[in-house]
Order: sequence, then C-alpha cells, then structure tokens
Amino acid sequence: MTATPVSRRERQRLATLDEIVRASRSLLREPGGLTLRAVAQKVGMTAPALYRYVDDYRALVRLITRDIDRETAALIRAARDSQPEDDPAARIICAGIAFRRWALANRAEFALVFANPSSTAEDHAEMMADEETAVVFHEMVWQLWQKHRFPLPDPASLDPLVLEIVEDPMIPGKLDGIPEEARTLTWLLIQSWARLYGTVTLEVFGHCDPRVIESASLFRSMLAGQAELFGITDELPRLAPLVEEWLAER
Amino acid sequence: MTATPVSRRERQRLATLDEIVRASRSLLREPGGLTLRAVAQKVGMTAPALYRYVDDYRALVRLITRDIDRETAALIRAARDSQPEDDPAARIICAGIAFRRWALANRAEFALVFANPSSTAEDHAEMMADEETAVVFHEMVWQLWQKHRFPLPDPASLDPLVLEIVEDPMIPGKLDGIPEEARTLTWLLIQSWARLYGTVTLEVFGHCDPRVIESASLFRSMLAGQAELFGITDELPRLAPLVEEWLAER
DNA sequence: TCGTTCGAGTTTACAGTGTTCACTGTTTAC
DNA sequence: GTAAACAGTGAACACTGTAAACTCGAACGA
Repeated sequence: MTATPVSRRERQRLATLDEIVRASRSLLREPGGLTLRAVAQKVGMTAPALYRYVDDYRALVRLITRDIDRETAALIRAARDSQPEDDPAARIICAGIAFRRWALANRAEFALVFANPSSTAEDHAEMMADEETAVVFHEMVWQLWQKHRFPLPDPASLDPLVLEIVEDPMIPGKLDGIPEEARTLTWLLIQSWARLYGTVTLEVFGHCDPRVIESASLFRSMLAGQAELFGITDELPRLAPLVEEWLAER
Repeated sequence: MTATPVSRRERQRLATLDEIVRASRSLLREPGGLTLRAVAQKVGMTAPALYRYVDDYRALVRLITRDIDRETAALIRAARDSQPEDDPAARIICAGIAFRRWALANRAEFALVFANPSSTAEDHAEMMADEETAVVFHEMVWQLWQKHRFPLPDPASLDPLVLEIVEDPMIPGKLDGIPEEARTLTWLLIQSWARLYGTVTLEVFGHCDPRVIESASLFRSMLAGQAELFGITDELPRLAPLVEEWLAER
C-alpha cells in the first residue's frame, strides 16, 4: 500500500487529465454545452491534443460521468455522516434528501449519470458495478436492517425469479457478508432504490404538477412509504422534524 | 364541425410537414441520429428548405416529441380498450403494461418524451398540459374510482400543501367534473403516476439488476403496490392471469 | 554524455452539423 | 394579368468531432 511509483511525467499527465475533467464539468453547466474545443481552450491547449488523454468524445463523457457519480456519492456520504452512526434511519433520510436536492440543483448532470439513454446500449453490468451513488444507499439499507431487524419477506412468498436474484445478488462490495437468512433483504433494497430513483427522476424531469416538486410533498410521502416498506413506521414521528429541517433547503 | 376550409396549398403543406415528422422519427431509430440534412434527403429536398416548415432544430424535436406522445397515448388507449369497459382495473393494468413494453422497446423515444432535460427549461405548464400519455392514465384512475369507490384520503389528514394542489388540480380535460368530495383522489392519482413513471424509467435506463427488468418482477410488484394504494388488493387474484398474459410479451 | 525514442502538443485539413442569405420558379390572389 | 406570397435551391458561414503529419522537449539506454 505504498505510494505507487509514478514517474514525474505520469504525475503531470494525471494532473492535466484531472484538469480536463474539471473544465468539462464546468462547461456542462454553462450554456453552449460541452465541446472538445471549449474544453481544450479552458485547459490551455488545442482540441486535437485532447486525444492524447481521451480516446473519443464519448469517452470524455464517460469520464466525467464517473466523476459526477463519485462526487455525488461523496456528497451523499457526507449527508449520511451528519447523523449519529447508531441511527441508520436518520442517516438514510438525510442521504436521500441530499440526493434529491443535488439532483434538482444539477439537472443536466443528473440526467447524464442517471438517465442516459446511450449508456444503456453499452454493457450494463459494468455501469451498475461502479455506480457508487446507488451502492451507498445499498449499504445504508443493510445497516438499517442490522439495527432494526425488521421482518424480511419470506423466501417462500417471493416470486421464484426474485429468489434467483436474491440468491446471487449483483451488488458489489460490502454486501458480500450478508448472512444467508437475510438474503431477501436484497429484494427490499431493490424496491427501495426504485422508489427513490423513480421519485427523484420524476421531479427532475418535471412530469408532474410543479407544486408537487416545490412543496416536496411527493418526496415526503415517498419517504413515508420507505418506512412502511421497512416496517419502521413507528420511527416516523421521531424523524419528522429532521425531514422538515433537511427539506427546508438547509 | 365541417371540414375546415384548407386551401390546396395548405393541404399540401400539412402533408409534407407530416412527411417530415415521419422521416424524422424513422431517423431517430437509426444510428447516426436525427440531422436536418438526413431528414431533408429522406423527404426529397435540401436542408434549408426545412426552415419553411420548422423554425429551428429544437422546434423539429419538439414536433416529433409531441407526435410520439400522441402515438403512445393512442397505443395505450388501444391496450385499455382491449378490456371490457366495466372493468377499469383490468383496463388500467393492460394500459400500464403496454406503456412499459413500449418504453422498453423504444428507449430513445421514451427518453425524448419522458426524460428530456432540455424540456425542463422551457415552460413547464405547457409541457404537462399536452402530455397525452399521462392524461390517459389520469382518466383511468378516475374511472377506477367511479367503479370501486375505494376510500379516499381524508382531507384533514393531508399535508396542507397537498390540499392546495388538490383543490385546484392542473389536470386538463375530462377531470373538471370531479365532485367536491372526490378531490383528494387527485393525490392518489399523482402518487400512482409517480410509481408507474418511476418504475418504467428505472427499467428503461437500466439502473438496476438486469434480471429485475427481464423478469418484470419489479414492475409486477409495483402493480401490486398500486392495488394497495387504491385499496383494491382483493381484486389482485382475479387480475393476476391477465397481468401474466400481458407481461408475456403478447 | 550522446543519440534515440517517446510523448505532449500544434497545424492543417476533412467531413459533417445547424443556420442564413440571396436567389429562382411556381401558385395563389386581387 | 399582374403582383404578391410561397416552396425550394445553392452557396456560404461558423461551428462540431476527428485524422494525419509534424515539431519540440523530456526521459532513457549505451
């Protein structure tokens, strides 16, 4: 785990590559959009030089997509960590609200990472694998169960196709240690993520009454639905003030 | 309601405009994407001539977006009408499944209409107003209630902000005739649409285990959730075979 | 230390994009 | 029958991503 032996040149290379990513992201926000020439100018070189760092325009987009995902995941972790470690319900709520707030404030970046039609064409597996943002929520659901031990779905009651997924979940990282008897938690986890993702996407793309978004009522009711999903509705009164505080644009 | 007095020229004009839309939509499917020159060639003229019919590239996109929405709405209505008129639950289920199937089969078009970041910038109200696809579902929920008369949320129990929306819903067309005591149906309606939209969007953009999509388990469980939302879970056993039949790619 | 190699970067160029302008004919209308 | 409105063309402009040839400086092995 020592410092990797990077040559002087390689360090330089990584630095400018980082600069390219940051320039691209700032351009993504501005009108006029992301163009190679604009990126090059912002970095201080000419467009073809970018091809020393990036195979393609699409490769550049992939690069900044990953960067956005990582940064978003970090943002969500920060929100999570603002709450005590032994209160996973509070942690997941703050993380969810932070995610929503970020998405509404950065619609273009959200669309790039979470609603990108072109990325569907490529290999799906890899995309899911390093979707850090989703993984953070996965971990939190797991921690939520460790604390509250809410009843899990009976495997016998589940669709066999769901069982198959639950037996061999494609979730990276820390969830390998799920004990056998808690495997059906994965199913709740998938549903939970679907509701969060679905609600936020609806709000971001505005396919509903604008007042629903502005007042956050739909999102609030979705949060309540999550509590129901996890069978911890009795926690809701305790957490309500926290929800309001965080929804109030903190 | 007589035939509108269209001049010979105007009829021609509308015909070629329709041809332009159809050419554009066929190009949307092909790789290479939608370009003015390609459209022009397919229609048999040169690119600048398109500006006689369309203000802008973006205007063309808006045009075909509306066209897709209308066609999708028609498709959904057809699915709905395959079921008897006095069985709104069956009708809404078939419509929902048809919507999902269309979305998964036409990801690019779905993204254009239902997950278009650029359309958020423009005036929201108009977009929602002529979103025919959503309106069809709205109507069906209304008909579902007319038949089953499931209990509605108590206005007193609702968030005041939600009440405000429910009092003055921005839903066009046939829903103006909702009686005063059924106004809170609007809130269920919004939630219902959110779940359908959210689930389909998640599946289309593939931000979950691919097997979840392929097996349709998430969508199936979402349908069950809708029944729960409307308090008609007792109808589920009766409708299950219909769901399976329609999910089996008919 | 000297040559060689390699790599970052520029120049030029090409095909293709949306869009504008000046210009044809043809159709409609008075 | 003449004038205006209209559909459509051709050339041009300012862009886009991308490829090839080239230059210059830093790193490396002898």
